[in-house]
Amino acid sequence: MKETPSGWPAGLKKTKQRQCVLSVLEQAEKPLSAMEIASLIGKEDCTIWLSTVYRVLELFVKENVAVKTVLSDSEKAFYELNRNEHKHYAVCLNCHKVVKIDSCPLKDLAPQQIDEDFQITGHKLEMYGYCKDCKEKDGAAKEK
Amino acid sequence: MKETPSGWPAGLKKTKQRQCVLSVLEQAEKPLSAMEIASLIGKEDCTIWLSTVYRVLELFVKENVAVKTVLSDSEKAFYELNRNEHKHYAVCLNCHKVVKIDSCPLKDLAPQQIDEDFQITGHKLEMYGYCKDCKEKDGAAKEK
DNA sequence: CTCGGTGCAAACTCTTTGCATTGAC
DNA sequence: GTCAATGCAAAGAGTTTGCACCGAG
Repeated sequence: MKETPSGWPAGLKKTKQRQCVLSVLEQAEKPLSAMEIASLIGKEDCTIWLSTVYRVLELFVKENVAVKTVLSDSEKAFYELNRNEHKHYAVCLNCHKVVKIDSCPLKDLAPQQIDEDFQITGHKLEMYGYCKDCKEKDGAAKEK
Repeated sequence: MKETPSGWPAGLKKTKQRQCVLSVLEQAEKPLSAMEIASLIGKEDCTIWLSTVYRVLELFVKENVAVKTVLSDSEKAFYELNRNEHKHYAVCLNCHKVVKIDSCPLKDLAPQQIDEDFQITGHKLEMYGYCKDCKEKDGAAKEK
């Protein structure tokens, strides 16, 4: 992600809407859906149409400013800032909470070894299980 | 997955549509979308409505007969038979081909070690990169 | 001034739901 | 015969597209 000295991604026209999206992503502590982004922006001074959010996000992803994730839990996409961290998520099977995992169990792995016929450039790992809260409540409500 | 001696999942009413879905899943070499399943069935003797496919698949997933996967590439869901194998997929970033990976780089890992506050029960790993064909053609058409 | 970005509406895809009929047991 | 499963229609969520107007450079 190339940035101008001012912190704005290079080569992108600076509009109010784009600044809003970027600002929301910067403040986010978890991946956000397009709709969440739009409503968070709505709370600020600026309004934005959902289609614009999608267009801005598409641009950000193409420019490597943001990263798109689809958690297997639901079919909708989540977006977060590309902080160039290598990290993964754990998803609670009960309450669908998303927990960040900082260490990557694959970090020592030379990815290219996995398959001769396939050149691996990246990976995505999701863990499933039960978060602290749901673990304590145990099996309750698993049948939602 | 509990089965009757005849190979039919126990406790499920045996209808033509369900047998068709199961048959298609058994013959599949890759995860199929609901629509693919429906059209494959259409080629056989039996017709099935898309909503029925979804209902059958939902049932199969609940009964652990099938497994639902959402590849990050697209937002739609794919289904495959639960063969109780532990495997992952590699997705080609160019042609979106899905390649099965038999070895799991996490197999030696004790999953519970990852986070004290989160009880891991499973994981999903997706690899990204370029398949043999697209690797040879190199960067061409990456800008699709 | 120019051309890309945005507001807005409408279309589109995938999935779910409601209800009457059908068919498995 | 009973009740769950299915056909069918229609709704719903998330996302994309088309077009005219607006505003950043």
